[in-house]
Amino acid sequence: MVREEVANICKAMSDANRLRIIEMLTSGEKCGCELLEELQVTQPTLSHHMKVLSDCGLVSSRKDGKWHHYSINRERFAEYKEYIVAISCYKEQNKETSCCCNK
Amino acid sequence: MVREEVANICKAMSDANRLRIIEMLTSGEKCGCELLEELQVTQPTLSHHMKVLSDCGLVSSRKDGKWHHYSINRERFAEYKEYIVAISCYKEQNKETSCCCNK
DNA sequence: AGAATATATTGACAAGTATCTATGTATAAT
DNA sequence: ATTATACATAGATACTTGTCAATATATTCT
Repeated sequence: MVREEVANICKAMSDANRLRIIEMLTSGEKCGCELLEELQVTQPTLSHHMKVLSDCGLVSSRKDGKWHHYSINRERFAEYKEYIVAISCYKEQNKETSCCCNK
Repeated sequence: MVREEVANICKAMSDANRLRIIEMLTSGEKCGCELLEELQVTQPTLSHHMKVLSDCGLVSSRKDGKWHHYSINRERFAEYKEYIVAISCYKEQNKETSCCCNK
């Protein structure tokens, strides 16, 4: 993944409310109203956050009648993870050299 | 690591120049002037970026006479990594369940 | 058709950010 | 002492962001 994309994803994850949303989606897909119940924000604000998360590719959505179901885009997230785990691993020769994290 | 701290770290990493800096520090500690050579920013701007990276704990610095040597705070980064790696792993039962990344 | 529900869009505002120029401070070299 | 180098701080500016109230759109239910 290109640095600019990683920066975009990091920006999307740089808000505590959006991190909370990602945490919630970790246990499976959720619709907007479910997310709204947990967060102390108005509906337009949630809508804005979902757009930010969608625009960077971190979250996918599926429309089902009235409801929109949001879920983590695991492929996209995996690419991001790959970039993150590659950082600061090099020097730790004694531990983790055989770890899958080091690619 | 608490969600707010993760958000702060993500914010620090949400800039392409700062990501570039982190990448450079991955190969070992660097002084400010070395970083400055690689980046297309002025010295005060670099100083600002280093402050952002330091304030969130991602980067440590060591003063040696005129020079400041910057390095990744690997312990701090590891905590961040732990949080990231835990996301969106749950559902992937078939693959990676035995991977060290899943804690 | 009309009411209710889920979500998005618009417009506004206060706060934050990346960048610069100008300047200050600390250390080393002459 | 003076000069040069490495880095930080202050102040300014243009831009972005998180949030809200108001409104629009789409879908379902009665």
